[in-house]
Amino acid sequence: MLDKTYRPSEVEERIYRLWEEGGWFRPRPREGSTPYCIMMPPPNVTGSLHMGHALTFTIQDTLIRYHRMRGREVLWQPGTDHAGIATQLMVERKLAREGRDRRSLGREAFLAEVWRWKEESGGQIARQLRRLGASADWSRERFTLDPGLSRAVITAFVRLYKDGLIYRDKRLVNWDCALKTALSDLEVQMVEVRGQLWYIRYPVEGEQGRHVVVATTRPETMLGDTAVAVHPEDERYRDLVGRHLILPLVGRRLPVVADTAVDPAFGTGAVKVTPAHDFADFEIGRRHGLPMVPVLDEEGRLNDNAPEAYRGLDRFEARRRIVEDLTRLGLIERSEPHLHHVPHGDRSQTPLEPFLTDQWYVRAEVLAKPAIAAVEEGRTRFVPSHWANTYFEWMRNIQPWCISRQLWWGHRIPAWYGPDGTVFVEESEEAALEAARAHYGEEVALEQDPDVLDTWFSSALWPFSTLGWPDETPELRRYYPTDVLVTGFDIIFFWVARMMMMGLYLMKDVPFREVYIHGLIRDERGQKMSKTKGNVIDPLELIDAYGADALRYAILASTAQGRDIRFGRGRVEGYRNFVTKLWNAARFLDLHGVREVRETDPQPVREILNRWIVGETVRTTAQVRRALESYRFNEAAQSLYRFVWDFFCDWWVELAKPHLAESGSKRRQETLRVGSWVLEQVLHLLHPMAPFVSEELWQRLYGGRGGPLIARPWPDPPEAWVDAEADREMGWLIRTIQALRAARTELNVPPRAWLPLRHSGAHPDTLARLRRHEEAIRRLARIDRIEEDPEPPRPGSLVVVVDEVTYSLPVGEVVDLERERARLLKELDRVESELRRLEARLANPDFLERAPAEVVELQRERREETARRRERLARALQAIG
RNA sequence: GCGGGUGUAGCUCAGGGGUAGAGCGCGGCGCUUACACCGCCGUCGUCGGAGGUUCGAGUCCUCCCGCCCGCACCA
Repeated sequence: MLDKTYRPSEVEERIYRLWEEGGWFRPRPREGSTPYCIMMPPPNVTGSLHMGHALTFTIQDTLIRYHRMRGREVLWQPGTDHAGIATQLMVERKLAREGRDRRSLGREAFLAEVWRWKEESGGQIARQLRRLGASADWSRERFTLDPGLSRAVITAFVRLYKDGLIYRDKRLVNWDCALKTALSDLEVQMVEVRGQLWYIRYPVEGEQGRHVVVATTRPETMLGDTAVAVHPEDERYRDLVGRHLILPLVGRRLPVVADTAVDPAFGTGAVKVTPAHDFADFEIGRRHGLPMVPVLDEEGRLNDNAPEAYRGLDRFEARRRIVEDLTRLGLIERSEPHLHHVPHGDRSQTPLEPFLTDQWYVRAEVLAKPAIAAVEEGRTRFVPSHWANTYFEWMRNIQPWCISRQLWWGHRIPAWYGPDGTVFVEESEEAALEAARAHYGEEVALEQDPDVLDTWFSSALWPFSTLGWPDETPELRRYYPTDVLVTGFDIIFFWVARMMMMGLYLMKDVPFREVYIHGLIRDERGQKMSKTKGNVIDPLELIDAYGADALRYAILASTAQGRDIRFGRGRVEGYRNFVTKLWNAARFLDLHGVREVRETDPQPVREILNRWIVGETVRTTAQVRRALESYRFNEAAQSLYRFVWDFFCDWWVELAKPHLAESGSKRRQETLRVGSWVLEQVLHLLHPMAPFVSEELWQRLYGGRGGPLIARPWPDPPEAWVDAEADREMGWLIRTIQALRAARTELNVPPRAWLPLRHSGAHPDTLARLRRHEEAIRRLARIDRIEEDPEPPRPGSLVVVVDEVTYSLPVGEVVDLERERARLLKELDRVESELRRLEARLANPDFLERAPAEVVELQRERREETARRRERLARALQAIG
């Protein structure tokens, strides 16, 4: 016997073990089966489950379970990411707490620390994913720093290098002074900052008293100025082009150059040019052959190129001092507050410096071309499709991708330098030595590049590195390209675009055929969840409180395409209630002996009630399937919810009660058999979305017949089981009962009172229905007897019109006559305005002429119906006086 | 500035040419042998605004307004 409520905490772990130990998460090749593969976006190895994970993995698991049941050979490839910067920072912080630091430890010992940390906390996210119910193939779990995946990284790097798609270059990069590493463009966040714009006088050489005023937000960089630029058409400065200014505080001679990049309307129209510390200036410097004078070091302090007074100062301190000094010299003309965007590191949250260094780059502009074409040609499809625009926008303006990082945690770049700096890029040190020997004609010592690769470089290979690439494994052949990638829009550039580029280049095919982009989980007020705001909801806490199924269902039911999700625990509670409701419907059937039912087919079925619910089940099955196949998770969740609660529980169960109370009748047998079948179907449809409770009920009520639910075939009942006649009749019955109940409640008839029901005007068919469903109407509308009575309703009666029938419930003094009159008048009013609308429409010759015939016919029928209804209401109103 | 999203019941949101919907909330009532994590009934709308297309527009088109999110700037 089932308990009164479902207790997830007592079920989930056991059920999960049943699946995992049964090997049901592994792909099961069958004769003629086609693979279905999703690559799990690898969470950070040291991460823990947050709502964003809960969203993305619930969606993925739902797809995986659905397709597994559809008979596909399913692989959900799990794993974790080494998350270079994030993980290294975490360990450095831990060391700092222990009074240690990375540099004094040395590279090797530090890496050992990180690995230890990874071993300790690395399994957490996988354990938490299990609690969510994720049916990934854990036997194939991968980590981006595994030997196999590392080999893939090296192979990819060397191949791209030898093909000329990776190169080393000295140019400006976004430099993070706090982390002391280069970053890619994507790791840069523009932050709006209230700054200051200073107008500084640069004296003109050889012309006492004349100066050019330049405006800058960064006075400290002036120490690295090597020119002043003006627009070639700018009359104010035309005579100065080619002459020189004297850089204050430094005394350097600065040529005045003409460059169209200068906007004469901004500031003074004259720009100081610091090629070593500004991207735009770098370009100007290149065009005019200007020297580059870096004045900052890797930590953002002024270096020896600066005048002695400023050396060693932090860049912000230097700014203050320089402004002070210039003010004292009378060289600040004025300054004003200035709102502008300043690049910040997305990890360190500190302002970045454009910094001149040697770094490794990928020619993304070359790799992007086929990746753009693949989406244009539909070989990879975005869902919702408008995300393709975002993808195109970025890919068409893509910049070289800086892939080297001055970190220790990650894949070390397979490049070795000879004594003269010649670089040898090879898959191993041996191969590099070999190449060096060939180059130099003698044995030389090589030094490996100390840098590691951007984490996203290894992530970009994930769809094939996890399948064994560069080896030609059977898995690689079988599962690549994968079917769908599920992820958030924030990662389209970081990851999706790069997988496309690498997949197309190295595998000669797209990594996935579809990309489903979901929204972001926000809190109830629409705010992003963040630790600092303190508005994070912990999915594990929700699982503890309501069960994994309730959380999953709440997520899916809120996941409309292309929208962010406002999420609060109230929703989870609501779907917990739904799970309980289903549980109790199952319990009801259990009490009536559903476990004894052997038949698995609802046919043949005679009872109208049962014919109806079978048809509704078939319809729901189709709806859920269509919704899941088009990634409309909210629709799948909603139609099943409605079916279970409104159709199955509220009507079928209520109406089936007397059937099931009979002992040994054919009707009882049929009803139990149909109830059993419907529940079985529901459990199947529910399983991708709420796997635990569905499996638990399946195991307990159906003894897991035909194996666990996880591996059962998706239901596909024939369309022909939809029964139009049963639909009409049940529709009528439900309408009738609802109308009677509504009238009673509105007139405050006490629920305790059993009333007689008189009716007139019923067609013979309706009379038959009334006889067939007499018991139901009596019980559910609290009627003690039903009789035909051609007389008009008497005064003091409650009158209800359903279709052609006028019902009257003589309630005597129980009823408030005025109230009843008001109720009928209100309804009459509604009916009359509806009638006016219909008549207006049907009086329009254009409508009659141009609207499709069946639409016109429908409106005619509706008009007749409404007119009759008005008549009956008017008569009733008259009759009750 | 460029691109995209979004505006429908008190709240959160579905719907996408042919009778305005759900959940939650709110109000009332609790007769009922699965469930009070429940049942029954009710309340709630100029579908952001203005034009247009159409026999017919929440729905399609144009413009405008509000909110949100990317991308890109100018020192």
